[in-house]
Amino acid sequence: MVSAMRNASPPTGRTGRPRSAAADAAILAATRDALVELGWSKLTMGDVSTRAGVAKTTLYRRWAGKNELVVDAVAELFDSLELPDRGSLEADIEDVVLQFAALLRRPEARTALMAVVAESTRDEALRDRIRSAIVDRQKRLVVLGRERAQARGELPYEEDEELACRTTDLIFDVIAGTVVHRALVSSEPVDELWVATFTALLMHGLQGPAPA
Amino acid sequence: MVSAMRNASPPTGRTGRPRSAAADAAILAATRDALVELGWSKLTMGDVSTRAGVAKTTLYRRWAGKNELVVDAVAELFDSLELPDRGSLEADIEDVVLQFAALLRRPEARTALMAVVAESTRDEALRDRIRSAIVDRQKRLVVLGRERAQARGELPYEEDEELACRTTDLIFDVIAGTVVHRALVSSEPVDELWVATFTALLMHGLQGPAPA
DNA sequence: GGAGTTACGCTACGGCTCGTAGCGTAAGAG
DNA sequence: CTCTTACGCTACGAGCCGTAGCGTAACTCC
Repeated sequence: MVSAMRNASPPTGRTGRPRSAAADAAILAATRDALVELGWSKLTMGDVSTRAGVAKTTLYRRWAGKNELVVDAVAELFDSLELPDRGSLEADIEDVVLQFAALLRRPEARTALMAVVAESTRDEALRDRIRSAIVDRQKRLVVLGRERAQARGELPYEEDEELACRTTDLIFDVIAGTVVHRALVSSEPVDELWVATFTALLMHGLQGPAPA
Repeated sequence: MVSAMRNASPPTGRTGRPRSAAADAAILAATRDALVELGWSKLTMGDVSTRAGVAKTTLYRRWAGKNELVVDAVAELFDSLELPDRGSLEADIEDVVLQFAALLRRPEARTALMAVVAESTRDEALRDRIRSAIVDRQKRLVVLGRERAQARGELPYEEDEELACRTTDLIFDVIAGTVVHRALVSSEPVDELWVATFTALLMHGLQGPAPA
């Protein structure tokens, strides 16, 4: 869960009436519902508060605005991504790509992810929030998959710490970026045939020698 | 230029006062300026009309709304992408990736591209507009690069028409998607070192045998 | 040169959303 | 029981939206 990265301010004081956790859940769920029905541009704070059965002021007490609210609402969706050990690097990649594609088929995820990234181009704080709430969460899967592949002997161990880190970042961007682009920009289906083709290309790329 | 895909309706009749081409240019330029200064969410039609020195009603006579206007305003930026023949497939790829990265460093391109894609997830017409105005324009470069590589003997000629088309689409999504993801989601620099590493990975991937 | 047609600028408008302020009440901590 | 904080509700000025209506400007065809 995401409760570690709180939205605004339970200042650290512990006296007084505590914030309603139920309200938090209701708001985030209502936000996702509203995203499905209205999309990003037509989603309003007032509408969300009505759906959640909370006062509009309560929303503003916890989130600075639409951007922050939606990031948190969507971040939870990425918790569902997992990396079951399917025995080979190729199978692991195909599995996680298909999971990611399924996630991007959900309208609230499609809409919100792109919209929030768009806003983050002008908002440093939002960028950080996306990194910790979404990017890092996905990147863990890449790290895990890589370790497994190394344990299996499919990929070489990398001495240089910093180079290994760059490689991980590269693979992550290739996988996530390609799938997102295919699904949302090109608007083409991410089906099993495509995934197999893409994975094959990626596998050959990874077999190649380490670059300078 | 983009004049082929007109915005709204010069119905086909030829009598009466013609639309001001200067106004068109001024509006699109003003839109880009406003995107740089305000970003997507704070950009308003009224503000654009003021900057362009036209009446707000003129904007609505030509574009249905913010989405359509911004697509056209940004599409022009993609005209600058070219594919000079640098002698090898690897060099060609590196060149176009660096160009694309430079384009994505422009704030109006960063912001608008993602925002428009986000809106397009709920708008079929907008999706088509993006495909014809932006996607197809980039994909031509991939087709051209592939043909050159085949002429050089770097890539095999593909008998199957349909498979060749799928491969082209895949390469396009890998290149564009990865670069966009690196630049906008991961928020890491697309520098020459990274481009070289990425290109090396892609080259090895392309050397592999054609998939089933 | 006049008639017909279309684009433009300007003004004004109802409707909606925003984000905040103020108040009285509810819910835990000590 | 008191203190502190969260909550619900109402009301508000401000800003933007998208459209309608009008008079004027530009261009074509007769």
